[in-house]
Amino acid sequence: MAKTDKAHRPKPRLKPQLPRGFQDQDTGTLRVTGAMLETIRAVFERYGFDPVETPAIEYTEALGKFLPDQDRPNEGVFSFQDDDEQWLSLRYDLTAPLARYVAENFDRLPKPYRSYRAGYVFRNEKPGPGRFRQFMQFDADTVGTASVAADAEICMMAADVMEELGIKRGDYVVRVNNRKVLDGVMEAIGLDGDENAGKRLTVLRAIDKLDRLGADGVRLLLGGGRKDESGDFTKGAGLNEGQAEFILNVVTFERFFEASSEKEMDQNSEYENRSRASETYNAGFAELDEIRSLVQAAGYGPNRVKIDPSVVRGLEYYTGPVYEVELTFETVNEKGEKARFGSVAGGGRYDGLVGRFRPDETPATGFSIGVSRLLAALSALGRVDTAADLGPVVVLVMDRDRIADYQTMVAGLRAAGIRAEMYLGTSGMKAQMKYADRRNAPCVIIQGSNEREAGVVQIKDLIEGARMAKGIEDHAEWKEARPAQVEVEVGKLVDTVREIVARHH
RNA sequence: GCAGCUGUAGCUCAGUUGGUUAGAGCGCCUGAUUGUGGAUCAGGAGGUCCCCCGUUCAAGUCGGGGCAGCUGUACCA
Repeated sequence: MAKTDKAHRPKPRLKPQLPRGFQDQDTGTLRVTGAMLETIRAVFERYGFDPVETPAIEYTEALGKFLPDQDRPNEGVFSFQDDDEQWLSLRYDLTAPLARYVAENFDRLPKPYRSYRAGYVFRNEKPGPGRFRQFMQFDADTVGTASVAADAEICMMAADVMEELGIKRGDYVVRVNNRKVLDGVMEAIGLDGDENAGKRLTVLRAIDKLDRLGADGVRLLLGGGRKDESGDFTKGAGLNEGQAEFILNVVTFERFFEASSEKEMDQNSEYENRSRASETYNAGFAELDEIRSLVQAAGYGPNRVKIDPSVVRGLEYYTGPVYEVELTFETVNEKGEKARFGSVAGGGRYDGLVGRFRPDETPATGFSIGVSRLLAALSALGRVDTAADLGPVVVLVMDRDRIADYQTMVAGLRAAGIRAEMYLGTSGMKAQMKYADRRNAPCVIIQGSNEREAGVVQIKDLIEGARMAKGIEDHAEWKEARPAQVEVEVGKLVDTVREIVARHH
């Protein structure tokens, strides 16, 4: 066969290839994720939330702002038209679909309505490290109450989740702010009114970058604009120096968020006094103060839940308290650079979202955990058990015409609750041993004609065998020694295997 | 979207001023070992040098255009 004859190359093969931004979930990831989801679920249940799921696809208009336009129907959101021409979209979060669900089933749900759900969401945007176009969120919401007790509770629940996942107190913090506070601050410097809506948005975006760019970077973005290292220029909000300074002082005002009560605030602070002129600010601050006293009464100090006026979160639908869970520890990535995980969960109050479907407003608050990011963080902390799970016990096929015997052994093991399988390939014994090794089998069962005539089986403990092999250099010796291999009567097979499995569990 | 950098084997990468049949390590497969996973040794498979056009006797190497990836930035429900 002239393999160099490129003119007669075999048919072009389909390239097995994942679309970019998507990922397969291998066995190890799924097992670890499953354990993590179970931990989160248990905490949510304990707080009284019930599981409810909605589908991955909704009518586009039910999801909110992203009505596809003619030119770019899939900007940000995966969308397509149903056969009745209606636009459908893959959900990009779990909150908007929940709002739809509550509105659609409003009359038969108890209010306040409390539920949780985990599911994949989809975003059609540029993927990056740790950012995918399909990822899982774990979400909990309280719908139908305006009480900030609901917000306070979610903050405490978020803290509980982190600790039950093995993240130490101090390695995370739930940061809480109130959109009304930021709105009030902007009012105080004359940024109220519809004509300033665009500026307010730019200001919020700038504040959101505080942890990444620092105060100086944000100052530039509040003013004329900022040029980054690549030379790319970002237009600023166009505030004057006094306005920019005012905002920066509020969002970085340590005493504001370190104070344990309103009374401890510095009432003579220029910024505080000027902000107090705004009713929105006062209302927002009062809510924050109430959240603060609620969580503190429950024993959650600022080392777990802390007020932080620089928290912004989403710009789209939050109306009151907003919160996010930040991981505060640093790790070193593969390249040896310092890396911080940042926000792994977030949420807030969205009083207008359900109301889009109903005549009245329905206040609601909730939050979502970014499951994959959190998993990456836990791995970095060494809080995930990365050891591969034990595979099935593998019964080797020594004589192809005795398959019924092997299948019987497998059935016996399975009946005893032991994961087991007969080798289903066609290769020889050596390959079967390799197979069992790669499956991480605790042991293999060997019965050739010799053993069958004697009414026995060989049981080889692969894990113990690998351990013993480390001391053996010579292959002939290694073969001869048959490390960790025992011969037992067929009747003792299940009991012996059970012992081996228990030993390695 | 914008900017910078990078595209050579499954993976990580070499590849000289342009020069014959494009290499290494790891991984994979086979054998030494007819019934034993490791280690060792020997052998093997695997390439559209991202794509197209151009320059040249000659292009993985030079030029132009495209595409893809990475990083930063913008957007982020």
